[in-house]
Formats: sequence, structure tokens, C-alpha cells
Amino acid sequence: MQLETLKNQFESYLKQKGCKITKSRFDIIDIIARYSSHFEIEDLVNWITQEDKKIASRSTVYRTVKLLQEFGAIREVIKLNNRTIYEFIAGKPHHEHLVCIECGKIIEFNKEKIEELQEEVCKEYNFSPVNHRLEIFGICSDCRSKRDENR
Amino acid sequence: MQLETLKNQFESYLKQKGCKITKSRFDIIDIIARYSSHFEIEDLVNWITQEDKKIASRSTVYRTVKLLQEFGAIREVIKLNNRTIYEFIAGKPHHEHLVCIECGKIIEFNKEKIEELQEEVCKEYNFSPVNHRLEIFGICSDCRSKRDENR
DNA sequence: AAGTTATTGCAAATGAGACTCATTTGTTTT
DNA sequence: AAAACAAATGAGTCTCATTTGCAATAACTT
Repeated sequence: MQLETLKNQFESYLKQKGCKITKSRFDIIDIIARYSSHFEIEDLVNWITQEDKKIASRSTVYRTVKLLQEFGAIREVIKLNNRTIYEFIAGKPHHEHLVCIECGKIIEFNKEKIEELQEEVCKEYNFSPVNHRLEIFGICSDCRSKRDENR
Repeated sequence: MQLETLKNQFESYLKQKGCKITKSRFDIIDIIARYSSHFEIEDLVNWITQEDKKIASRSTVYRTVKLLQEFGAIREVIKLNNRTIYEFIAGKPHHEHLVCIECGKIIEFNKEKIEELQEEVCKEYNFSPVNHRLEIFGICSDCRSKRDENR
């Protein structure tokens, strides 16, 4: 299972950084993998308190999310109204998001051509990209239909 | 001067919305126009407290920023580490941003083709876009040179 | 196993932004 | 132009997400 691979890589990452290998850190990865691929920290905390065993406190969750982000297992994909939505990457190909401002639905898409054009732009400005985020906010087809019905 | 045009349009907007034409609101536009095209609300508050005349309180700044955003004179362009950077649009053509994570420099760019591809994606998913934001985070050429020097 | 160092949990601190409410100001009516 | 009404303002309070300090604990090192 590739989750194990991810954990092994994370372990190496931690060691090389001089960090310790703790149970909390790996349990949190499990929780993220078990639940949804898009989540907010508050969700994580809720899932964790649902589970019986004491996995980690809120502070640890925050600290671990930061670590996992540096490591590259998760990334911030949506920033809207002081909320941050993370995504568990786990080998998924890169993609961007459509966000429905009515129902909150998130649609993933990938346009290779957009990625290429971004590369081009970076070259033009002699800029070394580390990561990027494209969010398109709007109304999804379901919500639009519902709106139209109510006329 | 096009700033006047903007103000006139904003005035119409306010009237049509049943809002009042107040000095604060127009003074805040002046401040934004006078200082930088990219700013955070805290900057605005600082600039305002620097000026002698009492222009507006922190609350009014927050409220006016919201209004100007609805109106379309400014937009949220960068969301990074719980900070929100706004941009004064004032008739500028649409563009996206490269953000240096080292020095904070912001480079604007426009790639018409990227916009077109986004339109395409939205059509595919039958999604009605309202707005979008593309942020590319990385290291600018200046910061990279500095890094290289220190070797 | 003892010693060192990072991590954890808790509680308290922080910071952006929204909210409350008494007072002021802009607008409309008479 | 004064009165009447509604919206805007300022100052402070409140909320909520996130960060931090610290004492206790767990993970590595030798």
C-alpha cells in the first residue's frame, strides 16, 4: 500500500531534519488518509476526538499539519473567508480547483497547458516557482439549476 | 484624471445601493491611490493614522474595504499565512501574481491564454465563474542572486 | 540505564476581522 | 432652514483560528 511508502518517506524526512519519530505524527497521517482528501484543521480535530484513543491535541494537530505541508504530503488549496482548506496529496497528479461559493463543492481539474504557461511566465521573469494555487470561485451547475427552478 | 471617474462611479454605486456619500469613503480611496497598489488593511490603518486629519477609524476602514471590494475597485489578490493582500484595480487589466516568499516582492503578469483556458475548464464543468485568483509562490531573481553570492 | 533534546498538552496570548451601541452625519421632508 | 429619519461612525468588545510559553513526557544517544 502506498500509504506505507509515504510514511517511510516522512520518517526519513523527519530524521534528516533532526526531528523525532512520534506516534502522533503517524496517527495523524492515518486519520487524514482515512477521512476526506479535502479538509480543514477543525475537521481533523473533530475526527481525532471521535476516535477513542487519544491521538493528539489541537496544538499537535496544528504543528503536524505544518510539518506535513513542508514535507509535501498536504497542501493549502483553498483560502476563502479566513478558512483554509487543505488537501492530502499522496501522489495525486497536480491539479487546481473550482469552488462553488454557494454550496462549497470543490471540483478538481487539471489543464496541463495552464501549467506550461505558468512555467513560461516564470522563465520570463527569471522567477523560481516553489508552488502555486489557482482557485476559480463561482456557481456550480447544481446550484445554478436550483436557482433557475426558483423563478 | 481617472481617479475622479472612479469616484463618480463609486458615488453612483452607493446611491443605487441606498448608501450615503460620506467623506471617509472617498478619503480612503484617495489614501489607497496615493500609497501603494498592493496593501494590507493594517497598512491602510497606518497610513491613515499618519495623516493629520482624522479620516476614519479602524472599523470604518474595514467596512469601506468591503464596500470597495463589492464595488470592484479593489480585490483580494494574495492570501498567505493568514494575511490578505489587496490590490487597487482602478481600470488595470486583469492579471495574476508572482509572490517572492523571501522578500515579499509581488510581480504582476498577464497571460491571456491562461484566462482562456480557465474559461474552457468552466464550460467543461458547466461552472459559472465569478472570480479567480492565481498565485505563484517562489523566489524572485534578486533573492536567488543573493543566495548564490553567499556560497 | 542515564542523559540529552524534541515533542506534547494545556492554558494563555495573539491577531484579523466582525459586531455592538451610543453618537454623529447625510439625506429627505415639511 | 429646521425637523425627522436612516445610515455611518468610533471605540470598544467579542470571536475564532492559530501561535506560543512552559512544565511534563517521550524519543533518541552513548
